[in-house]
Formats: sequence, structure tokens, C-alpha cells
Amino acid sequence: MLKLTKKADYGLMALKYLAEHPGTDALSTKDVADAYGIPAQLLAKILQQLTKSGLLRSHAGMNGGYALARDARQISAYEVILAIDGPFFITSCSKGKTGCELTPSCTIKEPLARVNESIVGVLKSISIQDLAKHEKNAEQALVALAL
Amino acid sequence: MLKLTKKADYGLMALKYLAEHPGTDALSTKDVADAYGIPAQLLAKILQQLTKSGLLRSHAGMNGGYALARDARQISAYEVILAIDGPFFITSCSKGKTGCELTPSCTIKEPLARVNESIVGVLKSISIQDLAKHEKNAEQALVALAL
DNA sequence: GAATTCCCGACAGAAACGGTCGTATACTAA
DNA sequence: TTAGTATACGACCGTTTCTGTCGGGAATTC
Repeated sequence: MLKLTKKADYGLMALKYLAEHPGTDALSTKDVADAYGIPAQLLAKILQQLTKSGLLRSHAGMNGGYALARDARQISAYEVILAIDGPFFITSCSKGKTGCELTPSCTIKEPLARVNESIVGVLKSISIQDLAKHEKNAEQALVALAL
Repeated sequence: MLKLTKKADYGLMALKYLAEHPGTDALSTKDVADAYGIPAQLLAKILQQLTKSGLLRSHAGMNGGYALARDARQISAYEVILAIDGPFFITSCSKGKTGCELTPSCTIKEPLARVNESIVGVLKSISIQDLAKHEKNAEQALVALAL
């Protein structure tokens, strides 16, 4: 029902937390999990996925943990969601580039694909940095939507 | 993972179909189900929900069926999705107006709430009429998003 | 070598989703 | 009035997805 999974939420929260602590070299899974009350083992898997996707750098051993692989301004919410939940399509019937498995006359997909792109555009325009800074930054962007 | 349910898809398809047949007084569940290969009994429940929500008018008996309660231009995709899937929040933790059930410091919600409103805005700007007409109507709207 | 921390696969409980069935009710037409 | 058509509605069930847990293993530091 057009909802992010909790995993994606957790991932965004974790990245935000890392962005808010630029001084430290690395924060462990436990640090982040404790800060937000997230189940540690679940968060661990999420952070591992983000590492595999290149958004985080990891370091094992004492005083190890995770750090942002890039500047917080250059990581978009879209990348995080993509890394955790996989590519998303707003329509449940679109699998890859091919059409609906229903009838060929399911012309509903074409307009909704545009909606989909709009949403992706919005998510791409949000960076981890935006999540981290508390000040409201209205009027940040005026996104042109080709519907 | 930010995906519409099949029910919502079916609902949008059905309304689109009704919008494309303005001449007829009413189309039965079976008419629509056959046109798209949708399970008839499932579609029946969806159409009933849309009727209860005031988007359709129903009529039992012979030559009965469903018809749009309003002009196709005045029914938005958002209303349809709302009627079928209920109100949606992009964040999994937002329940009504109250904050996260996690820590009070889950400040991630506030920026995502704006994303949520952007998406709602896009969906509200799409009418059933837009779905029905096949011609691409790019440049239809330039929606200002307050992020 | 011991403590800490990341890595990874498997699994189980819970919830949501998709679809079916049976029955009751409303309306039309003959 | 009766038969046929169509909506209304609740219960149910199988499948999938999501959330969270468990256990073992590998890397790094002290």
C-alpha cells in the first residue's frame, strides 16, 4: 500500500545517524541500534546490505563499525531504498520492461509509470544530509514533473 | 516497497473502463472482469468498496451494474487508492498524527512526511480521465513540490 | 589468543495480500 | 408472483512478504 518497509526506514535512520556524527571514525551496529531502539541483528543485516551496495564502508574488529562511503549530500534516499528494498514499481503488474501479464489492453500502466518516475525523482532529490539537518529547508527544490 | 496493491490496480482499471464507455448506463462486474481478465469475485468486492466510498453508483437487477458517480475528470487516482487501500503513509512508523513508536528522536519522519505529501499531490493530480485517454499528454502539469 | 565487530545463511512467527465460496438482498421483466 | 440477473457482505484459506531471531564463521585489534 505504497509504504516503505521498516528495513528501509531503519536504513535511512542509520545513515542519518552516521551523518550526524562526522567526527567519529566508525559507529558499530550496536551504537545505532541502541540510539533508536532498533533490533540489533536486524539492523546488522541492513547495514551489510548498504555496505554491499557501496553506500557504507565497514571495518571489523575493535573500534570498528560503519561509516558513510560518500559525503552525506551525495547519498540520496532513493539509493538507500533501492539498496534495501530493491527496485520498485508503483504498479504491481510491471515486471521489468515487459507489459502486464493480464491483457495487452492494460493501458493503465503507461500513465502510472509517469507517476512512478515522479516519485523516484522526489526520492532522488532528498539526500541523507537533508534528513540529518533539523532545520526545515522548505523551498529547497521545485521539481518539474512530466506527467 | 512502495507498490500499489493489485486491488488498487484493478480498481483504477475498472474506473478507466467505465470512463471509456460513457454511453452505457451501467456495466456489470462481469463486463469489466471479462474485459481485463480480472477474477470476477475479487473485482466485485473492489467495486463495492468504491461504491461505499461514493466514487461509483450501483444498481442491482437486470441491466444493472456500476457507473461513475462523478465526471471522470473529477475523480482522482488518489481517491481510488484511498478507497481501496486506505490512507497511506510512506513511512511505516507513522500512525495517524502521533510520532514514531520508537524513540522520540526519530526525526526521520519529518522530511519523509514532505515526500509523502508530494506523492499524494501527484496522485491527486491524475484523474480517471487522464487514464482513459490514450494520447500522451506530457507537459500537463508542472507541480510545485514543497520539500 | 581473547575480545570485539562485521559477515552470512537459515528459519520461524506474524501480517498482508489475492482469491474463493456461500448466502442474502435488491431489482427487472415476463 | 416467479424466475433470472446482479449487487452486498462476511467468512475463509493458501501464498507471499515482512520482521525478527539464531547460530556459526571470519576479520581486526589489543
